[in-house]
Amino acid sequence: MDTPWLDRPQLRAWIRLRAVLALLPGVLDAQLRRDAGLTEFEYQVLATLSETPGRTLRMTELSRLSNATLPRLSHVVTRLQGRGLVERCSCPENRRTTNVLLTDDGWEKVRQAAPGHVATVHHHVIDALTGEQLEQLTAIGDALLTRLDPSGTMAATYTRYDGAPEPQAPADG
Amino acid sequence: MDTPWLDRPQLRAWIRLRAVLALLPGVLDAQLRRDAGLTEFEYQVLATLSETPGRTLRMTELSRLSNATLPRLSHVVTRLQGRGLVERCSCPENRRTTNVLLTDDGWEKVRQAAPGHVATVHHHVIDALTGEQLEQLTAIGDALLTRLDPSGTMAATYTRYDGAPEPQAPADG
DNA sequence: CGGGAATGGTTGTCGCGACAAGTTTGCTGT
DNA sequence: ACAGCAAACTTGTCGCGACAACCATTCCCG
Repeated sequence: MDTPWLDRPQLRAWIRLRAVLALLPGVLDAQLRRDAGLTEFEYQVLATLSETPGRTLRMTELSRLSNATLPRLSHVVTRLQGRGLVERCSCPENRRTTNVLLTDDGWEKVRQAAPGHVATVHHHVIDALTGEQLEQLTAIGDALLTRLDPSGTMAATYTRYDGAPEPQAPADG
Repeated sequence: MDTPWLDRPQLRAWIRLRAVLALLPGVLDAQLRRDAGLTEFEYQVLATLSETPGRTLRMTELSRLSNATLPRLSHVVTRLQGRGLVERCSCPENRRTTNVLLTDDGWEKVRQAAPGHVATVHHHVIDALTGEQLEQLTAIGDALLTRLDPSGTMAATYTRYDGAPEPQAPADG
């Protein structure tokens, strides 16, 4: 294959994106682990459940909404279950699906963890950008996700807050 | 603290960024692991060395350039050394520093791995964006990194290709 | 209604990364 | 000149995530 190297503008953008990719997850994870004893992914699982009517989701659906593979989610749910934050309850009408339910303790946990996490996101992402840049980032994200998730398997995930009015539930989405 | 929740535009941008954060590393890693038997981070270490005159860097400097902590780099260098791709050579004038040298095998490895990796970056990032979006992404990256790396410890990393003409070395930067 | 195929989850193993010591070398002050 | 501290790495331990293999259930279809 003829290899098209990156020219300067491309390189400049890519280097920055790679740095953000390397640094941001660590920052988010550290804050949550320190203040709430949760992984960013664990938080996302709990938060997603907290935003769902009935606080319940099937494993597959939950894995889509949290950008995770099924094995990964299964392990995490096992751990969260051990801590009493979620429960597995197999649904009767389809016996191969597993429903995950956010317990009251889990709800309380995410309620306590949310402010600090949202503040971190605000400080490290939102407040760093202008309103215009936020829109640009949204468009760029859409473009990238078209390539990263061409089948649109997880498309429902990141379009769920398009249109419609203001949010009401806690967590961050 | 009064918790400022995310409004819709902020939420939309954040959800997309989070999805990219979750998906992109896996894609890059999978391609490199499959085609070259390298982690994205291992590749970055080798590539960084390959772009350096003398193919040698101190551990600390290398860790900065690859957005990694020193322990992490140390472990990875140990592994790469075991595979004969780099060598540790303690420099005589300052005996607490360790220099890392890219071996010929390592050079060959990165030379073989580069095209596939660059192609992946092209397909999943560069080609997905317009030239204007690329510039926007650069600016956004700068803004975010100001918060993620306020001390500017790693600032030299992502400004090293600003200004000046075209690149000549392989790898991707 | 019986035998694949496909769907939905779980479990096991392995390797990497984070964090927290520990170690050696160089610097600094008095 | 020596005490103490900082810099530069290394090492050890632990937990999470990727991947593959596996099991159960349901669908499909002649």
